[in-house]
Amino acid sequence: MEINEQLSIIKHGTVEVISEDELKTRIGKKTRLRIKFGADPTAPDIHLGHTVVFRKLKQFQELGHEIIFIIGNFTAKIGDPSGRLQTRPRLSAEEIANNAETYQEQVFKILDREKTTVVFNSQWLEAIGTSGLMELSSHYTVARMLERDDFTKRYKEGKEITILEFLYPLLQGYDSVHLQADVEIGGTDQKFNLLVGRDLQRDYGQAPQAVITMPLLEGTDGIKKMSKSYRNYIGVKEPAKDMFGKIMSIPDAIMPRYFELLTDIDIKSISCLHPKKAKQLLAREIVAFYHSRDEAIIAEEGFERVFSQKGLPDEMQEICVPDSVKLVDMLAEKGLVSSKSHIRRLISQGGVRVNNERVMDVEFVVMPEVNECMVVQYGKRNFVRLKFSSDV
RNA sequence: GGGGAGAUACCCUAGCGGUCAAAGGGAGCAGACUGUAAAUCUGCCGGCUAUGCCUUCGGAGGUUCAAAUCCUCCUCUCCCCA
Repeated sequence: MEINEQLSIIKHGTVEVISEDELKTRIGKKTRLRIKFGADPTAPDIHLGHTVVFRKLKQFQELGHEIIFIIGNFTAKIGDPSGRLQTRPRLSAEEIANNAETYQEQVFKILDREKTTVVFNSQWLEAIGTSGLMELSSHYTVARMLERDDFTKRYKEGKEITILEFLYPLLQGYDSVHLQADVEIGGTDQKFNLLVGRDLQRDYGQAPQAVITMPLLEGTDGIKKMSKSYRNYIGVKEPAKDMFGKIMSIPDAIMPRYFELLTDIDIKSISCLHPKKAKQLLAREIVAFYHSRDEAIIAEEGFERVFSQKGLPDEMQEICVPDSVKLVDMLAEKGLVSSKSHIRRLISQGGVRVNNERVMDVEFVVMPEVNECMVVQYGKRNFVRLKFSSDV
């Protein structure tokens, strides 16, 4: 493929390419670049926000480049301070190992497993030793470290910063040195870490890697970046139904972002659609990618039924209950609600229905009706079907 | 090493002896309205065998009829000066 053509594919959707000229000459010299991407297996769930970067890696893969996917099992022990307002909790070896496993499983829903080199950075960081660490840390200064926005902020606000956290960018940068990366990709929050990699490579006598930053996708609230801790994320492992529902719940305003960063659909083609239709298309596309076309269609039908027509989902949990049990007790005992107080509140606010009839009595007792199953809806999207049996 | 400030519910923050399960904001939840939303309005937002009771304001003790509030020690964090 022609260099400029390749470059334009690479650039699409990125925030920054540092530096474009360097990247261009490199593509000209080498047909197979080493593209580095690292992820710490801290949280086992990959969400759509992460996939923005993975989709970019996929493009590189399709252009014939080598993807080196680093599982940061060593750096995870430190915790990346990027964008953090406080020190991250450190993880145990077992947690890291477990997370690394589920991580890969999810990543390869997007990337081609055959064409991806997976490495663990403990392989070389474990061996670096105290003297290696001293050598490495002599390449960077405290002042430069404190330039970082997140550190500056924390420092000003009087929050703690550990020396260990200073080590993080250095070790990540050292990964680039060790792997002789040509390109490193990350979210915009990774910019500092990525640039440290460049500096270190230069210090160690290598050509500095090109750095590509990708935008951070907003979460379902449409404002804050998608993140597990903000509880505004959509996980790639989530059931089709939930994934569909969550996508439908994003504000209209960020739909174009989702289309651009998460699908191959051209934004121009959706501008004439009714916002709801557009969002349904978006949800269908994404669910189809992570699950299947069929599941996407089922999820969409279910969504329409439950939310648009206020009907019942086609599948719901079934539980056995004894005759004449108080609704409140039953839901609490089955662990379906966090506390009895919570379900009492739900009832008094009109958020509970039995067979589609709103229940307003906190003391409501469910009793079997002849030839009839009972369906209890508590909250907007929780349904349960009751089966009566006297020997429960 | 010396001096100072602080730790409050999911998060941020007020309270500084009783009227404190603890004001305010955010998040979350429910209802209304809608095109699934968003926005807006209303209500909720520790738990329970529930007009009362129990557990909560960094930890452990103490003073008091009464402590998130006062005292002692401890743990942790930050700032200033070295």
